[in-house]
Amino acid sequence: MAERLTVGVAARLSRYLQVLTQARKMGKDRISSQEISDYTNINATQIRRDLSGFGKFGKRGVGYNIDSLLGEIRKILRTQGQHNIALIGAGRLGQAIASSPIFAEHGINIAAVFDTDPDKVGRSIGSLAVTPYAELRDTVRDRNIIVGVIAVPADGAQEAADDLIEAGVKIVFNYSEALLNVPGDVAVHASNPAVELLYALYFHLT
Amino acid sequence: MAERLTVGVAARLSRYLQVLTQARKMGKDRISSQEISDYTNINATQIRRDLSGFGKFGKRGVGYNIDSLLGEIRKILRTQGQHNIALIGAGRLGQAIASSPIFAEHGINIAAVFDTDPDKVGRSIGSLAVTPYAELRDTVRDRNIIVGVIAVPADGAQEAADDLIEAGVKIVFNYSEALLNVPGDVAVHASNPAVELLYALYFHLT
DNA sequence: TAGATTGTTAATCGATTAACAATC
DNA sequence: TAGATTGTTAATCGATTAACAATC
Repeated sequence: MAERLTVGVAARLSRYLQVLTQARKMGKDRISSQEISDYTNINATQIRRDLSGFGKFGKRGVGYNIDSLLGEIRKILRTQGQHNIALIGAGRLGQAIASSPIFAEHGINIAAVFDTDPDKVGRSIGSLAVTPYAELRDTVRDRNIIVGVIAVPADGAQEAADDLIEAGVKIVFNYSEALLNVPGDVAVHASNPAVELLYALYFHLT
Repeated sequence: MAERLTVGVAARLSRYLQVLTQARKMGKDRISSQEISDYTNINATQIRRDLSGFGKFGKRGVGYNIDSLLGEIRKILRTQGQHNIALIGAGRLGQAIASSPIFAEHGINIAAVFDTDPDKVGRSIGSLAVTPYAELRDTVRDRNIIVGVIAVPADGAQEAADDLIEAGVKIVFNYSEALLNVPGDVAVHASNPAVELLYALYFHLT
């Protein structure tokens, strides 16, 4: 299995990672494919199939050891190290992101938070001081950051994306509702709760 | 096409809705499948195929009229009305959600915001006053709310979910990192930016 | 042993894509 | 007309699922 994972497999593996991380926090040692299925709505056979492509990680009649499976999946996803990311915007959403354990839990380190508002610069959010937006380019370059999270209002999102990309960022998470124009070698991830909701409602209503 | 949409089609149609809404805000009248593809990373042929299953909405050589396509997709997804949702948690994340146009833009109305913190109760966020958590059950029942958005810390998330479900909620959006145990007839949607990031990094690194 | 759960097979279905005629 | 873009076909590939032997 030296080949590149398909998009679907990689997406599912990262979801298993999330479930395993939380299950461990809840004090569990082992977990079955059925339990992972209950939490992810991914079919249990599919889960066993995804995993068995890389090795025999489970014990029949018992399930999977959480710690060891976490290690295996991290190896497959090559995501064992620490990753530095930049956060743009120190408003309510930026503060919520910076103070959430959700990134740290997965080895992702918010290396810098930027804002254009002079009132916000210097204040600390999470364990970081807000850096002036003007220093974005140098900081991103110096710290070799390739991921930027955009948590600014829609009308500033494209500019933030342009500046991040100019500084070398290759992966952008867009939390504004704006559509971003980016070069072909940059990946944009956007999550829109309203869109997901419309889709959930469809299945509820039919 | 009276059949229920597959999960994939419904998910993609809601993403087209998002792109069309934003494109219209940017002043555009028409859009091609290729443009939608650029914004969504969904293959242009797939987009045309998804749409042509329901009718001939486009004009060859021209593209799709944005307003009319918006209407058609809303019809297909049966999501033309207003939907009331409840927001649990008036912290930074709750405030960010309540003050974002992201829900209103798609006809989704935040009907109530709840918090257990007496300091937060009564304060207004967005255009709403924060309601005491104790009134959750009655409010959700009275207003016939079937969607709840959980924006509380992980240690309160399960309790919030239990209370919402007891009051009749069938769709839960979980913005905490906790795993939720819910009955089989309740749909949980969780979005974890860290998980998406691990997955994005994999494709960047390989 | 008895019960549980994995790993794997086989069959089916939907997603994806390239290619291109139709036509605006 | 000439260029652009849809709608559709056909072929391929991955996802999904049920079923069950293997085995802890």
